[in-house]
Amino acid sequence: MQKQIVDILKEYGLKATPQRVTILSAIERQGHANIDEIYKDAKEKHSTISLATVYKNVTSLVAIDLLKEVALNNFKPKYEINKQPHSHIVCKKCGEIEDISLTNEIEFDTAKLIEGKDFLAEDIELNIYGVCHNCQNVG
Amino acid sequence: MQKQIVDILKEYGLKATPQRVTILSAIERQGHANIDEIYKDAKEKHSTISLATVYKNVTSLVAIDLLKEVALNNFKPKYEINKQPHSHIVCKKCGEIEDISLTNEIEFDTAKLIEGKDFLAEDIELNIYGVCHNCQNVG
DNA sequence: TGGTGTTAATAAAAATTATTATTTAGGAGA
DNA sequence: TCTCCTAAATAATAATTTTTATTAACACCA
Repeated sequence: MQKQIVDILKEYGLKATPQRVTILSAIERQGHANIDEIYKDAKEKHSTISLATVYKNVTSLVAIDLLKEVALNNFKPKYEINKQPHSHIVCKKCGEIEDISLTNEIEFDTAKLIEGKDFLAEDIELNIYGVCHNCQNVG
Repeated sequence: MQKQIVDILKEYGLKATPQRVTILSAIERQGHANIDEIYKDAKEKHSTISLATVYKNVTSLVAIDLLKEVALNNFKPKYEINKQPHSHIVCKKCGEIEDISLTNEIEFDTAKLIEGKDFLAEDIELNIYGVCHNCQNVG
């Protein structure tokens, strides 16, 4: 896994710097994290890392598809390791995200939606917003 | 229509100021617009309107569900008049959004996704990202 | 050793929110 | 309908937050 990442970075002319690896593993550990959360986490491992470095790296890692941006209503965008297409369950209260698989049915139904349109579909983004277990029991 | 909006505003203790009405009709005219687009449009009708007023009103109109925020990857959030649940076709190049209906099948399939989870689902957000007709022909 | 890319530390720019004095919408009462 | 009144809204800043650009020093590899 670590090996693969280094190879992908190399393929795109990006060096596997400690900062970069720290950022990636911070995101992997958290699952989904926004810039601040990545920065805070990375800073513990690498106290001198700068916020601008986090921004710059996240941007370039998204550009080479190692990371994926997750735009959210009312929350700052989060980032996740780019893996299989999947959907998200998002808590409106705390912003927690849980991954959930995308079924074939949904992909099929979605394809039907754009039938007849001259639109070149590339990604499906399905987010289910609501209230998570924890937040239901809080208030 | 105009009448309904005024009533809804009143219900929430918001005055039907010219600025507010201008903002709403700018969004209605554009279909989907971000803060800058709303501001630019509104400024033509109402040259002294301030950007802060746009921010403030958009926020409060979202709060009373007259508007809905549409979070987007790589673009600033846009706002739309809150109507029937529907999905979006989003062009990755130009950011244009087209509304498209949400089918019963998709709602059904989505419900199945969260079966068994202690999650109180409220909204489905389905965005299909790709390249629109115009941008396919540009480059 | 020279070149390329990266970084931290800034600085700068862009986006958003807060403050405040003034203006206004809309209801109450004549 | 026509004032008057008041809470709410506004424009104009100012301040803050978020994001991006610049730069000089550093590390790595050919």
